[in-house]
Amino acid sequence: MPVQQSGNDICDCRCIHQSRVATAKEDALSDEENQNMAQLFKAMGDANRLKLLWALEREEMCVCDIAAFLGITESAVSHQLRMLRQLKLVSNRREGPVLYYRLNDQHMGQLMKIAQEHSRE
Amino acid sequence: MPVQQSGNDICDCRCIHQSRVATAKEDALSDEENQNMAQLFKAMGDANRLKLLWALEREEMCVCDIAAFLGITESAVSHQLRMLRQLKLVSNRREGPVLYYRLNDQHMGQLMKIAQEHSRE
DNA sequence: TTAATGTTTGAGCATATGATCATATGATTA
DNA sequence: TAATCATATGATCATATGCTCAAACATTAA
Repeated sequence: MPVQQSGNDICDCRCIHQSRVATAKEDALSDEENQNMAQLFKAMGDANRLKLLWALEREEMCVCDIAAFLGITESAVSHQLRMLRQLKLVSNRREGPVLYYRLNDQHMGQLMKIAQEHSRE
Repeated sequence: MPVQQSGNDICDCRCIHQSRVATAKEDALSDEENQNMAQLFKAMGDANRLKLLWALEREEMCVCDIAAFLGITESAVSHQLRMLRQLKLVSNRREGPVLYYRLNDQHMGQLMKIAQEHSRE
């Protein structure tokens, strides 16, 4: 029978399950890990970026290809790619003046497959 | 040898790969599916929500538990839960005046596992 | 019915996001 | 070297997001 305490681990309402807060905290991810994971999901949580990632899984593309594909400016694409690069989710290779981007993380393919199943159920 | 055309499927730069735009479009997800998937990822792409979903995978929790766990107001929790409910990612059961929330989609567990691997690599 | 508890809702606000435009950079070509 | 092309960056703006507060709502107890 849990003893009523005042503290962060204790829910201040009368529901009888205060201990759940403490055990949830024990099993919680570290802040760093939680934020890394959230960042990954956030990167995939935009319609244009997801469409892009889906396309890049199939074939590398240059910036202007991507811009035409998504129907946004090359500048907007470049901003998105910058973010994805910083998260190491994509990488590029240069061929003359053209940069070809490709996926750089094998997990995104798996994630997209599962999300697709979710969408279809 | 691709014929230069003006049109949405053609990248307007000089890179030689205009056909990639057309083939990318062929293989693209439907807009609806793409948006459903992006919504799922977006829902998981916030540090507090992800922390919550991780905890709910282990055990159901009531709103005030969650608020104590996350360190935000019950109102803020309720707003987040509303969004997750609308996406059918969580559901609840009532016990007297208390609502217990739980996960309502088996895909999120898989997604979180993969994202965790990503984070640890 | 009245009061209390747990949850939800709406308004308001600060910050984040995603796009555009204008401009800068870097590589190639003349 | 200068000009051109592909891409990147910085400023800016409209909208989205996530939180708090105050008030409403639903369930239970007195």
